[in-house]
Amino acid sequence: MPRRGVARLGRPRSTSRAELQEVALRLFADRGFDETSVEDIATAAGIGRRTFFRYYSSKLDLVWGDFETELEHMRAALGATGPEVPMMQAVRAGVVGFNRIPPEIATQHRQRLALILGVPTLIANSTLRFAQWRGVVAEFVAARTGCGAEDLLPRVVAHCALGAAVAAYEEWLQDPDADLTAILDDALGRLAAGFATTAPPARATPPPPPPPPPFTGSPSSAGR
Amino acid sequence: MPRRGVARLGRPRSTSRAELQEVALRLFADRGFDETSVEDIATAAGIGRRTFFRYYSSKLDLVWGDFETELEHMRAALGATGPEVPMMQAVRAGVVGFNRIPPEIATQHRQRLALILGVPTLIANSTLRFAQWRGVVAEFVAARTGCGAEDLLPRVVAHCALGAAVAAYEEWLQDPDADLTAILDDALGRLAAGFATTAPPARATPPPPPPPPPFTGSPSSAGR
DNA sequence: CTTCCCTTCGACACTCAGTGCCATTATGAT
DNA sequence: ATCATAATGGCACTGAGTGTCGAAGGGAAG
Repeated sequence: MPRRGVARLGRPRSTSRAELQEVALRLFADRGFDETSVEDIATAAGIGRRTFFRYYSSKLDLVWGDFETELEHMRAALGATGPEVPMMQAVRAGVVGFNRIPPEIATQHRQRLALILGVPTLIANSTLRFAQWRGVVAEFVAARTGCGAEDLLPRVVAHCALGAAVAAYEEWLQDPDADLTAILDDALGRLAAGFATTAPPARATPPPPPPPPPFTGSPSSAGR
Repeated sequence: MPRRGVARLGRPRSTSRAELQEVALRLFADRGFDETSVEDIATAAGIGRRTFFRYYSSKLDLVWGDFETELEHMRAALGATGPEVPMMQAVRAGVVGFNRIPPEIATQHRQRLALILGVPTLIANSTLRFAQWRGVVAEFVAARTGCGAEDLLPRVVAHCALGAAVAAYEEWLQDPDADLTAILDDALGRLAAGFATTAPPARATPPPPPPPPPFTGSPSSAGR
């Protein structure tokens, strides 16, 4: 398997996670996810099928890149929230901040999300990633409310925050010109209000924090 | 393939969806889901592997039974709610009612849910079923708020209602003596309140309606 | 330059899910 | 008895994912 660290010895790797992702996303865009076999990707990348699985443990993981690192950033952002911010507003700001993406990768991000939320196989798989995401939110809520992350309230909040975020993604995908930040803020604002009104609640996005590395889905090319 | 309707002609079917589910759940309980192959199930049921796939199109579907019929019942229950009930309280009551299960099948239901929410392969697959579930909720919310089911608000509410319900299931699974109805009502009540308080909101479960056929997950054995 | 060491590569074989094809079998109707 | 019908189950195939193992391609030591 490709090692991170500074590999000084042995045969050099013949490709990278980033390159494989690039090749694969192109194929997915052309023929579709299910119509592209791992064999196809490996051939297009000039490696053996077996070698592909040394870079990504499955065809599904290809689309997610280095999600866990992104999660760490959200955990840090939530943890840095001052206690004067109400819990649900902190969650709202954290999720919105997590999803602030640089305009230059917006197209690629859109394509990736369209796959994740549009291809049944990937929709299903996304649940497993989202469970980790929920874990981060639940931890924060647990810390705020003084209970365990395994208790009902943190898990309900996490589930609901995720639900609101996914609904926002879906909305964003429908409109090529939509502003993801605004939609997310709206959805999570309504959640915080208990869906009590039909009108959207006031925009309460706090001053844009120093944009933390957003979820770009880019694979860790460490050890390149 | 086995046909519903009254089959008068041809070779009789050699088993049923119900029987296969029973056999399979026993094997899953013994060895685990991933450790049980379709071959194993077919052999245990005394049929060929190929025939298994004529009863269930995948090993995953086995666990879900006739989910779509159950959904119809929830759709009907929501649709029958009077306009005087606030939207989120109607959702709350509808979801709680949907999950009212007869005590005699509680054990089986618990085993099924433990699989669905505990085995990664099934967790992932559950998302696709839950999407249908969300569709039912979104339709109701759309009708209530006078917008389309594809709009942001209905989808956010549906996602959040599902999130609260799943968190409640998880809580229920942790405690063998827990009362699913109470936990669900609590979780959805908190959602309706926007998670504004730490204390659980008042129990607002309406008088138990004539228990509509609950989600039992039992396969349609029609045409037996 | 040669040799050794280390790491990645890729071929092969295997399991298991899922699908198409088709001959076989069991039944009711004629 | 014969025929039409519908389910069965064997065979072969694709595609994902895994274990194994020899070969390839480098740096470093001699």
